[in-house]
Amino acid sequence: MRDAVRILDGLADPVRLRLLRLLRGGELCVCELVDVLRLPQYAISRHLRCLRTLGLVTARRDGRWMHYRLGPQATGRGPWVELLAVLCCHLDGKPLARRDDTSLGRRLARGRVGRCLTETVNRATRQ
Amino acid sequence: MRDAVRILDGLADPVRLRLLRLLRGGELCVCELVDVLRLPQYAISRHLRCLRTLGLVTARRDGRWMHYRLGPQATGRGPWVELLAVLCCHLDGKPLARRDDTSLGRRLARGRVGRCLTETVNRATRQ
DNA sequence: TAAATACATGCATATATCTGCATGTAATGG
DNA sequence: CCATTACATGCAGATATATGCATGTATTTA
Repeated sequence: MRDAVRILDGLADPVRLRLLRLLRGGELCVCELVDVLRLPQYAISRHLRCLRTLGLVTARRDGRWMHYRLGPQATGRGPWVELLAVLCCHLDGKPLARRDDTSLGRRLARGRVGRCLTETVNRATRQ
Repeated sequence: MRDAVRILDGLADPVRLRLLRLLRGGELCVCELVDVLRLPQYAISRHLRCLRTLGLVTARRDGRWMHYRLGPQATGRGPWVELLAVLCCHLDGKPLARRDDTSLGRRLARGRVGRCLTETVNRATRQ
């Protein structure tokens, strides 16, 4: 019961939903997610931490990059996998989701693990 | 997106999950739910209100009783129906859910729409 | 019509969560 | 080394949500 509530509460956030949806396409690093969601880096980091404590994502360090991917609770056969499938199936049609997808496509086309310039984005979002 | 977040946030509460699970068995009035969950009447009322604004339950007045049942968002074919199915399938095995079920069974066996004595329960939960 | 029952809600307080800022750490590169 | 890049987090203020108490309304019953 508590676990269900914790998972649901973790999913009850637009940023975290968008993050999970993007990660369904495969591993991504924080700066890529910052670029796609156009939110301050610290916000992304925090939401990822939230998802990580729930086991919905896991992180892998690679030099100065942290690559996030779907975690044990979001892969395989558990109830939260099904739940996420239903959710994403519902979200895939929404405008924001589509924008995220194309935005990610552009970002990945610009080269994987290129210059992220997180600070620039941070400054940009401040205005 | 917003709608998904609102639904998820509405579901992210143990009391509301228990309420929805119980209502899957059919229409119930507030005093029955109070008896089963053993929580103050005002708490049940408030949680039901929350679920009602989300369309997850609807209410029907019958004399001084309010009968609640699953609402449009929780019946038929929408994504939240599937979501709820996954959730309840996960919860059905849990001890608390089982206790709720047997507790409801006893309550219904004691006669439908009998004396509810909500105030007595209220006073009891205060101590 | 007065009491009792079923249910809802206003209000104040407590508690949690978000948000932004700054700064911290760690790794890389000049 | 020193600067830069990538990422994480402590802190404070704002915002939202829960909780408990009291009381409100509506309906029925004595």
